[in-house]
Amino acid sequence: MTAQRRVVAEVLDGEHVHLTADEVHSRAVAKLPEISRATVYNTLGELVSLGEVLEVATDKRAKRYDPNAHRPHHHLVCAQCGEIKDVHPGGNPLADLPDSERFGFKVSDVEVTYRGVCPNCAAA
Amino acid sequence: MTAQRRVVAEVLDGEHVHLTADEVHSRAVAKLPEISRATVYNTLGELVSLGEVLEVATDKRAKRYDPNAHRPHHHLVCAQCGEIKDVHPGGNPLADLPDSERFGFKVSDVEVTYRGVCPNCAAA
DNA sequence: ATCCAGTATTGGATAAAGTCCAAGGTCATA
DNA sequence: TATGACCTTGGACTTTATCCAATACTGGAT
Ligand SMILES: [Mn+2]
Ligand SMILES: [Mn+2]
Ligand SMILES: [Zn+2]
Ligand SMILES: [Zn+2]
Repeated sequence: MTAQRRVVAEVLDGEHVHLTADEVHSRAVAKLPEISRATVYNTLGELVSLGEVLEVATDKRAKRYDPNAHRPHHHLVCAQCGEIKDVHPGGNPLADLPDSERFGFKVSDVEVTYRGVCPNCAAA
Repeated sequence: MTAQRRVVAEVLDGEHVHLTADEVHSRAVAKLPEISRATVYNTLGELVSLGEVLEVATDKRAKRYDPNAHRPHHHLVCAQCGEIKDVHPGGNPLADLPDSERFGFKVSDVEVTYRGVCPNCAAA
C-alpha cells in the first residue's frame, strides 16, 4: 500500500460515487500533487481486478469507477447533467428473459440503466 | 439521398446488426471504395438524429449502431466474443423501480443488458 | 442542357480516453 | 549498504470520434 494507492482509494470513498479516471486523477492530485495518470489507471485496473471497484458505462464516453461493489445494484442516470444514482429495483430481470429469447446463451448477469431527468435539471 | 448514404443504409440492414462505425466503414468501402470515414460518421449521426438507428454501448469501447429502432428491445451480449442479440424480455422493468428509489427523477426509459456466453464460445 | 446555390463528401488535423513502456524510485530484507 | 521486487512516472502510442476547409456533387430553375 503506497501513498498513491491510498489516495485513489480515498477519492473513491462514498455513496453514489461514479467518477471517470480523469476525475479520479484530478481529485487525487489535490491530495498528492505528483500522482501520475498512469498510476491512477493502474490502480483503478487493480481495484477492478480485485472486485473492489466496478467499471460502469452509463454514458458513451469515459468509463466510470464505482466503489459500491459490495451490494449488487443498478443505475439511474440524468440524461441532461449525467448525475448517477445507485438504485435497487424490485423484481428479477434475469427471470424475465424467457428461454426462447436466450439464443442458447448461458446467461449469468444483467445490468439495468434507468434514464430520466434529475430534480435539479427539471427545475432549470 | 446520395450513393454514400445508400451504402451506409444497406450495410445497416438486417437483424441483430450492431456494428461499430469502423465496421460500417469497412463494409461500406467494399461496396463503394472511396467512401470516407467522415461521411460514415456523418451519416450515422444523421440516422441517429432521425431515430432510424440507435446507438448502443454494450461494450466499453466503440459505440455500436443498431438499425432495429422500430420496436423497443434489449440486448444479450456474449462476454467472450461480443456477439449481440436483440431480446424482448417479459415484464416491465420501469414498474420495478419504486418511488423510494427514484431520487425525485422523472424516469422515462430503461435499458437492460443481459450478459452470458454464446453457444459457440461455450463449445470452445 | 446548363448554371448555380446549397448540400454532401473528403482527407487531414485535432481531441479525448486509454494503454504501454523504459527508466528510475522506494522499500524491506539480508 | 547492497539487492531485488515492486511501484511510479512521463511520454509515446493507439483507438475512437469530431472538426474543418477545400472540393465535388445534386437537383431545381432557366
Ligand atoms: Mn453504482
Ligand atoms: Mn439491438
Ligand atoms: Zn440532471
Ligand atoms: Zn461468444
